[in-house]
Amino acid sequence: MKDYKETLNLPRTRFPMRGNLPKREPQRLKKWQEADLYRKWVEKREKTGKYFIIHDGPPYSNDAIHLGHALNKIVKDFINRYKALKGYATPFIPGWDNHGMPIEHRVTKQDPEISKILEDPHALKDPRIREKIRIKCRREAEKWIKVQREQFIRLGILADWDNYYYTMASSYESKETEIFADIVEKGFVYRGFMPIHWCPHCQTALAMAEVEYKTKESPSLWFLLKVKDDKKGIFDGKEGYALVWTTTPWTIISNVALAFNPTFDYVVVEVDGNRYLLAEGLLESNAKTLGWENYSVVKKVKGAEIEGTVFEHPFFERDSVAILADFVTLEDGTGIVHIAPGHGKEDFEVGREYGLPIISPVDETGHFTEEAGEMFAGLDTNQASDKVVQVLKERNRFMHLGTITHEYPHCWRCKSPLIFRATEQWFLNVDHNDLRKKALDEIDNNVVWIPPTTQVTMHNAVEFRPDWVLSRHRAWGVNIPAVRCKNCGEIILDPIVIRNAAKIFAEENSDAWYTHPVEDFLPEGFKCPKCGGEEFEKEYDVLDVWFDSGASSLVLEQTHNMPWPTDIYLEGLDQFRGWYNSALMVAVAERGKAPYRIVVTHGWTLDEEGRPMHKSLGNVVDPVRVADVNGADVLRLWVASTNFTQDVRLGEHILAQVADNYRKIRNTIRFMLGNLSDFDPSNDQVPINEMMPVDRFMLHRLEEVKEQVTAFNEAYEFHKGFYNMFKFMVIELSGFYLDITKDRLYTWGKNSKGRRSAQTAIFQILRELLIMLSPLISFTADEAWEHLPGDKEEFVFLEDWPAPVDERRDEELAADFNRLLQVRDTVLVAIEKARKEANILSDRLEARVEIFTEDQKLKQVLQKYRDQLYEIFIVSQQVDIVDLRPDLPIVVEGEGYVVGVDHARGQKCARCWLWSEDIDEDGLCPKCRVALGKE
RNA sequence: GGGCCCGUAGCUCAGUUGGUUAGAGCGUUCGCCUGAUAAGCGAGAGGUCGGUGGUUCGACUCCACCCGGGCCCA
Repeated sequence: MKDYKETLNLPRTRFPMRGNLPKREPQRLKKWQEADLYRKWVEKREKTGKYFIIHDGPPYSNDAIHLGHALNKIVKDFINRYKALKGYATPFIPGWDNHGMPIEHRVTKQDPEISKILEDPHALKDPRIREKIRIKCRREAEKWIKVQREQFIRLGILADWDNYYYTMASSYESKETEIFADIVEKGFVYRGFMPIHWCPHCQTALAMAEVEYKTKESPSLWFLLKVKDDKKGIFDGKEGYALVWTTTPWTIISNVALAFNPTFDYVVVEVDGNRYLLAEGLLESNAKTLGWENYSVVKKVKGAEIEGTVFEHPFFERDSVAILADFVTLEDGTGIVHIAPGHGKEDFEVGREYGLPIISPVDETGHFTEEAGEMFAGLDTNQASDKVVQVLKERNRFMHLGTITHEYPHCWRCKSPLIFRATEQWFLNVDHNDLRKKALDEIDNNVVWIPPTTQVTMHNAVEFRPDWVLSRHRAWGVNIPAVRCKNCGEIILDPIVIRNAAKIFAEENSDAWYTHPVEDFLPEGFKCPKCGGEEFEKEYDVLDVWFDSGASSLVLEQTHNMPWPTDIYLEGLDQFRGWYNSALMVAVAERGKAPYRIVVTHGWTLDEEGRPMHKSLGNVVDPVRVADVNGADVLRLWVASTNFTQDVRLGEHILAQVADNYRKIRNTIRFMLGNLSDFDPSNDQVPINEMMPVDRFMLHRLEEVKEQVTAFNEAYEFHKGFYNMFKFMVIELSGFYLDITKDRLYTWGKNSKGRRSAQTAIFQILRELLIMLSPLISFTADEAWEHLPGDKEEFVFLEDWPAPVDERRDEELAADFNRLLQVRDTVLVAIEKARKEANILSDRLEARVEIFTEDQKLKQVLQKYRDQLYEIFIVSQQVDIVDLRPDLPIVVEGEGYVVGVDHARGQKCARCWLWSEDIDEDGLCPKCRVALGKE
């Protein structure tokens, strides 16, 4: 038979089947950069005056990016790119958080010069050493900004990469310091005590990251507090004692309260004529430890009822009141916890609730001061513990002493055990000027939370947060410009001094606090407000890094001309107590308003088993490696496929699946492009009312898909929008429409209306799909865009989001086709049977179909599209609508109709492979004769 | 231990105000095609909706408890 392949209009395109993304994406990035895409993208919409601002939460600059960073920035990129297509100007200023412990820690540990200096534990207190450390920290932070910036660019994040913000920039530090001055001026900042981990050997405060837990042997002491005012009648007015247990006897010196769990049952037991109060659940174990043989319970009471009972301090003339705390457990001890707010975090917090005094008479070296009284002054904590036991014995408050081995905090540097010691700190009063109340009002009434349940999380995080500890005794941060009066020791935080510092920071940076003499910061004639002293020295505390980033929206308003408030903050679910919170506190304190209108929260990135990614588990997925091996678009497609408001999983298998889906999308796009190779949209488009029915049906479907995708994108549910497009492409385009139109596209005359009609539909569908896909798989969409015929913007991102086209809507047509598609399913089943059971054909094109129905409505529909049915079913020859149940080898029942299948009559056309009873001497059917101009 | 959240086929996701035999795509198995070809098409298998108890005529959907996982706090 003659080969007619050359006469067919087969697909042709230079858009490659294989993405080869690792190689091609960097080339495209270069192209975008050279064309200054970001600027064009923003400026095009700036003319409209409508802005949509995502304020980037700054990642910490101490390492390469991880998958969580990638997820975060890719989702932000989806939103920015979508909003831009919708006509908003979307300037996006990426940022970095530079100050803080992790970098300082790394530098002090790993830099040989610094770690040598710090062998002297007192060195960190020396401002000159701190200055040295800061220089190293700055360098370290700079290094990682550069690395991360390149990595984010590689992922295709469209942003103002040359104009990013970073918290150690002099302009940033200066503006932040001004904001701090405002807050001080408004009366939010006070100086108070706060217990923190302290190393008596190094004489320094330790951050959480510097604490190592190690096994330690400690005393295990049972002691007594005598009831003084039995307000609730717990002891029925008789003499009695609270039985208390501790592993740090020296802290009893600072005891001010006893904590009971409100839900536990407590009992008063009588032993040898004495009455002791303890938790019922621990009675047996304590009786054993204390050697009680004959004891009887004389009273039982709920913990909650004990609140307010007053006890005597075991050896000082001081009260110790009964309070309630949930953290009291039945794990060990007596169910009564001795509270010393100066020596424990929980003690401190519960103490604040009850307004208890903070007693902490321990100096920097771990020795008791005069304040502890003559019994203890000068002793270190170990000596004091021995002394406490001795005194307890003398006063008949001692019950039992043993030893216990437990996990106890130690210094990471010198390995010695730590103590909790109250230190002076700067606090932000969260209730000053109704800050908390206003913040809660913003959360509940003026901010949209996505997903909605996060509103509760945030509400709770603010409602129950303690005052904000603003200061850190560290080197690497923005200095708090406080000064100490040399005469009276008063520490002064004066807005004028702070503003002076801000001015100097603007010229240099916050290192200036070290390099300038204190006089440079003081106004003319500055005097100590307490004693009138005129000589001062600088204090060297730095601001908590959460203040750095918390101030960012207000800083960027000035440094980057960013609108305020911003539209969206979008971060991971760990930020309710972090950035969302600190940003809200600063903004409400400063402006009385939240800095964000919408807060979108994404989940955590986990491995395929749902475990967090850890180096030790070997389950870490490196996003940059994914980009380098599979392509950034595969990673972006993964994000587009997941519901990011929940925890998201990624690993080898999931990645393989995403890569498969990517290939399917790419190939579908490629096939469409291939069929448009000879299509000139300005000349060849067929008006919609002249198009073939199935082509119009697909445009109707495009409208439906577009409407859904738009709605889902508006709700930030990108994965739902994506699956809509994906299923449209896979099932309806690849599986149905593109398959059935091949005959028309390949074998009909090049300029035939039928062929041009199909091309028109394909062109319009592809064009709009590419725009809608461009926020997600940006590299691929833009690559395909280059190959799309017709007038178009230079980059797909500069187009407008496709608007609804009412003329494409045809509900009646759609209803008809949805019915025909049901019939099609039955036809396919019948053909499958004809192949397998009857073995009368191998290829669908060899089939001939008859349909019988008594459903008049269906019959009408079938007759209406009679001429198209063979195409829709991909069979040869006219489909017969018959008046009797078909008498054919294969008959299959559908819902209200019967389908019959037999082998087609006649012969196979050598060109189009359809069977016909009218094949000429060249092997051609009538249609092909027309196409070749033979008739 | 506390607060908040999550748990539908191997994987990623849908499941409207509780209402008939729980859906899709991918993957898998089988088959077809070789004019989308390191492609394309068809068919099949696969789920006691984490578990238990309850409310209801009826629950994947509401309630309680439990199990597993995550984040934050301790």
